[in-house]
Amino acid sequence: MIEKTQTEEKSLNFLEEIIENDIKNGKNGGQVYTRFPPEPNGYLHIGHAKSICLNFGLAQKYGGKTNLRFDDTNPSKEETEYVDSIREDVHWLGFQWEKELYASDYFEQLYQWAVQLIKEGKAYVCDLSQEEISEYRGVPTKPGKPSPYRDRSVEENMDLFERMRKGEFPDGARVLRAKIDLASPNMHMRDPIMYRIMHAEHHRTGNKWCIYPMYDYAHGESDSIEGITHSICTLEFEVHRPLYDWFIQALNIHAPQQIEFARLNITYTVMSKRKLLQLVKENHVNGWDDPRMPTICGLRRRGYTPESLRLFAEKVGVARRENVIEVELLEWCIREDLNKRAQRVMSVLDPVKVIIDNYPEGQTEELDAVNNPEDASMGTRKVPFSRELYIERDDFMENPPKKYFRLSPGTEVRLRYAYYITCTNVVKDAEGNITEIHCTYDPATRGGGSPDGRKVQGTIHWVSAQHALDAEVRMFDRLFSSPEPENTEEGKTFLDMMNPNSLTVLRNCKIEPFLKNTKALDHFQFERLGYFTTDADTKDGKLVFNRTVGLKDSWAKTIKN
RNA sequence: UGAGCUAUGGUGUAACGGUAGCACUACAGUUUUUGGUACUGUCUGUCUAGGUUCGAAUCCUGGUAGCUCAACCA
Repeated sequence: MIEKTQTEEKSLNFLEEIIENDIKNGKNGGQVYTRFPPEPNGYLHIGHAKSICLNFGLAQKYGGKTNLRFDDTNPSKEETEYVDSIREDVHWLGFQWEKELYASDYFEQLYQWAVQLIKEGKAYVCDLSQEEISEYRGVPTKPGKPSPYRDRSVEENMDLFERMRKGEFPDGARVLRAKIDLASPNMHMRDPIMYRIMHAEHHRTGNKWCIYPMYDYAHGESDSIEGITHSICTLEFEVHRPLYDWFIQALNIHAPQQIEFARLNITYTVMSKRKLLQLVKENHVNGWDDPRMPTICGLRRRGYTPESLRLFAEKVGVARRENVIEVELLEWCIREDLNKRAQRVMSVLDPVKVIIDNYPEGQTEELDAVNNPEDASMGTRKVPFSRELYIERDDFMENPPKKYFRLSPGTEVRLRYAYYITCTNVVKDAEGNITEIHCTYDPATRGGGSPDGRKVQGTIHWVSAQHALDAEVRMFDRLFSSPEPENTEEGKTFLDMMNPNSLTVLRNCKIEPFLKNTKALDHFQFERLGYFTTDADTKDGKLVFNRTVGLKDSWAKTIKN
């Protein structure tokens, strides 16, 4: 009997297609080995998260391995601090690397290979200045002309290169160049620089070296040494691929395949490392992990989970065309995750006092509240109730518009998990601000249901005034508010596009006593207000929360319509 | 006046010569102890002009638009 198999396979992205083809054809013995190769010159951001998920995800899917390799070939920019943060962020995202390696591990091997290329007449020492090299190289539309040092003898090249290594020459005096093609339409093939002299202390090799390999020379060889099969990088390296292949071929070593994909862009989000560094250095934000930053550590502190970031990476897909992902997708991903795991809790960010006149003074009772309506296994908790409560200031309106379902004079609403209450009176201060809302409650509605079956239109959250804890809540808006912060035309810099109200601190928030023992990075849904995450640092024992993301629809917006 | 890459709804991403689908967004509705969640529905799409073909988003040619490339950065 033949069974009809409904193969509901998810369609493959172009990377998976390439890899499956390679496996099918027995290339690399059917193995998949990838690498994530950051330069330790800054913190990782969400764009890197996409690359990490791609590299590790692909290897995982096809039973392969992934290395974490630090591309540390330029000591003037690199620091150990960055190495540590990168290691931590990749780990936090949920990935384990096969090996932790450094391009600097290969300096000696790279040097030997350079010697080999010199001996084969494929590389030469050039004494031209930086400006001269640039001039000799020509422009894309016109061929360059050969350096006068291009035809030095092997002996002279060897002598000079050895002396470069020994430190006999000052920075910039000479470089080692590959002898390729000055007429190539691809500028990267016009005798690219392989080594430059740089008397700088390297974060790992110290002062052992004063010549350092360039990216183009080091990267492919590093991939090759590690046995990488698929070297996945972003689109701007596409023009480097012929050079990548040239070195591999000239050296006749294992040939990884470089494949490029389009980097991630997100609306309203600055993704350039240079600009993020500027935001930090000029103190426009409070460090790399400021919750407004698109860095992985910033997102973590804001309350994003590894799962949500991995989901995002999956949802944005991968292709070779330029793209700008709407930030709404990122927000959907974290809501999707937090909705399942975050405990519901009642919290009042902008409190106004409610007094239940017919509730006995001094009486306290405990009511049952469910922790997560989506997940009964998360259980219930007790919420204390008393005569004086706080509710959200905007949950009361003296003169409500139509479709306002919450508290107003004469209307009855449900206090969630508690009682129906009806507003009878309002007390104001000299400026006309409401200071107390007086209500009566119906004792028969305990728990929030009415025996007579009458309905209330609204349900609002509350906390007991005498039991409530004080908390500080930080609300983060988008750092950039213009339609396209990357658009710096009309003389504007990206800093001009910054939203001055991107951080609001609410210091007078009241939260359920239940929240007393929260740990850093605990996630909660404050009913109707959004998702909040305990900040890593609490001040003076005071609870501090960061708002991760709001709920999908804002209440205010609905009222406006 | 060079080379390379890319073009599918508002945004992403599928369809690999044979019914243009999925997700996000937006809007509408059902359920609901918060207007959330869940579920249902609606709106929008193959850059353009030719060609090949019974049949083209897909193949070919021309155009147009966008991106990348002229660091001793990665």
